[in-house]
Formats: sequence, C-alpha cells, structure tokens
Amino acid sequence: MAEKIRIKDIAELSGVSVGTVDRILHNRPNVSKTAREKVEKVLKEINYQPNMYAAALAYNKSYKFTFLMPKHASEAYWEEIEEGAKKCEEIRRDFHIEISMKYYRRLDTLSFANASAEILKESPNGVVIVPTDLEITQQFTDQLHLQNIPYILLDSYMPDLKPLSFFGQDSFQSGYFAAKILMLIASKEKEIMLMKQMKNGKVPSKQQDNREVGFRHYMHDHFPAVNILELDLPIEEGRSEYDNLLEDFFTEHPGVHHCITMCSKAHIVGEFLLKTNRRNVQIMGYDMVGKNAVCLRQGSVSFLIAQHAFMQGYNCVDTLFKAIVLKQKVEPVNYMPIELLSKENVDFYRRTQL
Amino acid sequence: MAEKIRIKDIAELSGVSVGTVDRILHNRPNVSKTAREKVEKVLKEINYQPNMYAAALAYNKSYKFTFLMPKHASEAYWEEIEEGAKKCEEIRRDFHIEISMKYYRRLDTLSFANASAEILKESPNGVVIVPTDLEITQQFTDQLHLQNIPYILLDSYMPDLKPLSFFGQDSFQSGYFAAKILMLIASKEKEIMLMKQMKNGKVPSKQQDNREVGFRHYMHDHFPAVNILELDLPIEEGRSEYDNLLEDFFTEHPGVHHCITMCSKAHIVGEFLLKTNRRNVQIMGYDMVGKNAVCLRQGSVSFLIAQHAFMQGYNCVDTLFKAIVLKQKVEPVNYMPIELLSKENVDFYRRTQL
DNA sequence: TGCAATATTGTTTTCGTCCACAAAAATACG
DNA sequence: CGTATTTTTGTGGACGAAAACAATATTGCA
Repeated sequence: MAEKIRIKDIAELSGVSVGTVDRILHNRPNVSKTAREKVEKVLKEINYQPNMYAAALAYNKSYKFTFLMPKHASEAYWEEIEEGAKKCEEIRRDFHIEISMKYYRRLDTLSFANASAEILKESPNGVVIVPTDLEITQQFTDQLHLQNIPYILLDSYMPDLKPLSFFGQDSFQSGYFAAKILMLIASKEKEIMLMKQMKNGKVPSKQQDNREVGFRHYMHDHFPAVNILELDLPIEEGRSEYDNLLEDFFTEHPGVHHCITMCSKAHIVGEFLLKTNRRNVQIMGYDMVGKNAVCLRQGSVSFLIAQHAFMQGYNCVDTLFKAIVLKQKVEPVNYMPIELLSKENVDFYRRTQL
Repeated sequence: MAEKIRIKDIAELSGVSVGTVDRILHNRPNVSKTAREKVEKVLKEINYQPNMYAAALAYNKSYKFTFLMPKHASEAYWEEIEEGAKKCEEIRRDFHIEISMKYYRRLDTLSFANASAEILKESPNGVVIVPTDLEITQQFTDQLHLQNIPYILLDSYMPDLKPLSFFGQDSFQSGYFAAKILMLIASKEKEIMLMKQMKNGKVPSKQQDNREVGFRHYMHDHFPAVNILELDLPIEEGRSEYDNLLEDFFTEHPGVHHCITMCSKAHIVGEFLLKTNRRNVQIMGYDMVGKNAVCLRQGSVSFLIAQHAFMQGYNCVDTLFKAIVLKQKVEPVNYMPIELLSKENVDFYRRTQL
C-alpha cells in the first residue's frame, strides 16, 4: 500500500540508470528500443507516482498566470473572486506561481481589447478570463490558442471558445431555483416586485439577465397569472434617489409583499423597508456579501442565493496550476453549487471549504 | 512581492551560518545571545515562509493517523466520510502520511474500548474520532492527552474533551432549518409524519436525535398546533415489513401530506409512495446519497439536506496534517454548511469543492 | 597557563527529481 | 580498420530545508 517508489527504484528494477528512466518518463529523445522496453515493462507493473514536491523543487521554474476581470469599485462579488485567486497564489507559492491581475471596464470592449493585448505581450503560462461579448472575447482567445496559452473562462460559459475549463454558476437554473423558493412564500400573491439595478439603461451583467430568464421561465410554467412588476434603480442615481423610487413604488403598489432581485443589492431594499418600518414585504436576493448577511440575520431579507465567488476565483487559478504545473487532466465544465441561505443556516455558510 | 527568501539568505543577511538560523527557527538549543539577536532582527524585517515541500523532503519522516469510526455496512454517510479521508491521504501522499481505519460497532461500548486500546498500542501521530457516549470516549481521549497525541472529533462535538478540532454539522440548527423549509410547503397542515428508523428501539445516532430536537423546537415556536405523528421503522424488520408499516400509516392517516425524517432513508418512503401511486405526499430528508438523489430528481422526495460527509472526512485528515506536519494553527470548531437540495439545484451539488 | 569539558558555530549530506554534462557505445565514412 | 560523428547511457550537481557531524570558541578548574 504505502509503496514509495522512486525513479532510482525503477532504474534498478529495469537495469538502467536514472537518467534513462527520466528520459522515458518525460518523453525525451535518445533512448534505445531495448532500454525503453525494459523500463516500460517495469512501469506497467508498478504504479509510479512522482513526488511532485521534489519535482517542483528541482524544476525550479516559475509560472505566470494572468487574471482578466472587470474593474470592481468595491463590488463584493468581484472582490471575493480576486481574494480567492490570491489565496490560491499563496497556497501554491512554493511552486513559484505568480498571478497578475488585469482589469477592464464592463461594457467597454475597447478596454477589454487593450487589456488582452497587454496580456499577450507578457505571454503568461495561463490565463483566467471573465468574458465580455462573445465576439470580442473570441478575438482574444483565438490569439491564446495560437500561442498555445491555456485559459479558463469564469462566470460566463462560452463552449465555442474551447477553453481549458469553465467555472461559474448556471444562471438560468439558479434563477429558476430562486423562483421556486420565492413562490413557496409567495404562493398566494398576484403581484411580485422584480428589482433591477441598471447602468445606462442596461442590466450590467449577462449573468443577471440569464437569472431573470430562468426566473421568468419558472413563473411562466408554474404561476403564469402572477404579475411581475419591475423596479429599475439606475446606478447613476445616488442612494437617496433609490429611497424615493422605492417609496414611490410601494406607495403605488401597496399589495406587493414580495421582492426579488438578481443582483447583489437586496440589502438596498431591505434597509429601506427597515427604515420605513414596512414589515410585510419579504425579499429574496443574491450573494452572501456583508450587507446582505446583515439583512438576512435581522430578517429584512428572507433568502439569499450564494454563488461561492471565492471558490470560483480559487478554483480557476488552482485548475490552471493543476493543468500546467502538474500536467493533470482537469474537468472541462464546473458549475458551482446553487446554495440557499436563510436566517437559520447563514451562520454555517463558508466561503471556502478548505 | 515574489520574494523567495531562503534560510541561506537569512544566514547571509545576519552574518551567521545556515545551521544557526536553522537552530533558531526550530527553537533548538546552543545558540548564543548575540547570534540570536542578529538573526531575530533579520527575521523581524523580512517575512520568511519556509518552502514546506523542501522541508517535507528533507524531514523524510512518515506520519500515522488513525481514523476511528462506526462500522458501516454500506451506510452511505460513513462510506462518504471514509472516502474523503482516503482522498486526503492520496493528496498528501508525498508527505508520507498514512491512515489506518479502525471500526467499532455503534452502541457497543466494548468494541469502542477495544478499538481504542489497539490504537493506543500503535501510538499514531494523530487520531480522528467519531465519538460514542461521552464517558467512554473520554476514557480514550484522556489517554491520548497523556500521550500527547492530538485528535479531532468528527460528527458530535464534545468541547469538554478538548480536542484539537471539531468537524460536523450543527444538528440542532439543521433540524430547525429543515422544519422551516418543510413548513413553507406544509403551512396549512394539521398533521405531519416524522419517520424514524430505529435500532433496538432507539434512534441509532445522537445526530438524528439532535436534529429532531431542533425540528420540534421550530415547530413548537412557530406551529404549535401541528400534530407530529411518529412512524418507527425498526431496522431489524425487512424492507417488505416497511411497506406494510407505511401502508398502515397512510391508510390510517389519509390527511397526512408531509413527511420528514432525520435519517438518510427518505428514499424508503419515496419509493413506497411511488409504488403505491400516492402523489399527494411530500417528503423531506437528509443526505445526498444515491437513492435519495434518484427520488429527488423524479419528484418523490421534495427536499434534502446535505451535510458534506466527504468534506468532513477530508477536512479531518487534512487538519491533522496541517497541525502536525505543517505545525499550523487550526480552527478549533468547524461546522459544515447546512445545504438545501431540491430537484432544481441538485445537479449542482458537489461532494467536494476541490 | 594548560587541558579537558562544554557551548557555540560552520560544513556536509540527505531527501527525490530534473537536467546539464561527461562517458561510453554504436554507427558512419574515408 | 581506424578515426570522426552520432546516438545512447551514466553521473553529478542543483533545488531548499533538516539534521548529523565536524570544527571552532568559550569556560571551568587544577
């Protein structure tokens, strides 16, 4: 069981030197047919697992990974992803891996193109990409394929780009699940509020759009009669303006007792309800970020869906590491769990299971 | 940023030899005050992080961990824990850690005592214990303390025993949460069925008892009028007898439309309902094991609570590893997430996040 | 002061793998 | 057949930390 076979052992068993075994293990040239046969016979019988730490120590090469993601002005979701990536860099530090972060502005394809050009100049060993539009992203990944630089897609899955791997949540299914849970507490409602945070009149992320599609799909299938009332909060407006918009909405629709949002800003509604002493509205939202957790604990938000952003960042980097440094096979598609949080189980949520 | 400081560098910076630095880093004797001061001054300025792989390679010592748990005749929960432990053994193999599994028979204190005596004879470097009664367990852990063998408690938390660490689910809170979710779909019910699998007239695990306490606590607080009807399935009886008991129950209580169980056998009820074509009963249960997953997908079970058994086993071993081999500080109390699964999100459940 | 005993230092080998280089064997060619 | 060339093999450092070992400095005591 606890057989620790070294290259030296293989060499002795097959009657050659460690140099020859090493050449065969690494598919290097200059090995005679007879030597190859002798060694491969031994390799077939035993199960050699190289000591990867000794290997890393001897190899003494460093790896550069680049992480391309949207610029986040204190947006907790992106911050958490970055923290996860940094954590992995720290954990793997003895393998000499180094991550360089690059940012682009969401919906600004030029900034994406600029950043990707910079990355290509640095020719890293691997890349993690949070994609923008398919077309612009593909221009980048085509170059990466040309240069044989493996890359991982994070957040949005674009199978046509043939990435090494993908990490993210199935947004459609997640919205579908959210609808199901919401309708457990809102089964008798005729109207439901859907809050959206808009930027230049658009929802700023594809993920949120897809969640809404999943949400509406469930509603259409199971509660076609329920009226979904949208409330848009333009990100350009200040916080005080939000309160006015919310006040107007709830005054105009006193019969609405349930609110859902696909973004991480459920706490905006939660805090408003608390401030205006409205106790008869239940909220469901996304992302286990500080302010949402507070609302969840105090009861102004009923449910959150977590998407394990930290683990997404961590896993992307670790998957690059496993594929490139350890030359392991990696899972091509990795959907993160869709995890429901309420006041009763939120204390046991862990951003990482490690 | 990417400073890779070696012992050799510290030695040069402080004008001593690597031997002296090594002595100081490991608190070994025979270091003069002047040398110590010089080195400690340098250590304070830089942030030395030893290359743990080089260290493990040089240390070249092997570690024996023992895992004491109930004998599981194909009980999926325990199997999963064992698989997690084995996985960690594999991941850390280059550090020469070896796990030896020991089993005792649940509710049989003598078999626990026998197994623990065996373990003590082998004097391992660390132990993972799934406890039995407090008293019997303490007899064992007292010995471990005497011999300075660190140990981790898994499944049941007994703070008085002063373990190195604990991993498990908060069973009370998990039952409480289960009740909340169940009552979202059963809010109008007057009667609910609580299925219990008994062994010699007792619930075979403390965890299940505690979940029931949490469950009843929620019911008492929020739905005191609901009548909880227990159905006991004695494990001694065969499967066919279960069907008879279930048939009798549902014939006698045609008004019961919701069933909850604290054990992993929700699928027994699910399969019965499917077989007898009863479509008007919803089930909630525990553990993401194969048969339960099937029932969840086909709709005969509505909700499951997962407890991440695989990660529990993995984390216990990895925590021993981190504490003993890497000499890191470890978290003393680790509650696992309480994760809700339904048809809509079950496909994204992962036993491991790694 | 001299010499042993002890305290403190520095040097060297080891771990398993990788790779550069040296040595040996096989082949080419005049 | 002998020398030059190429192919194939074996050997000997790294890598960074740990620890055994050797060497030096310091102290105690007659």
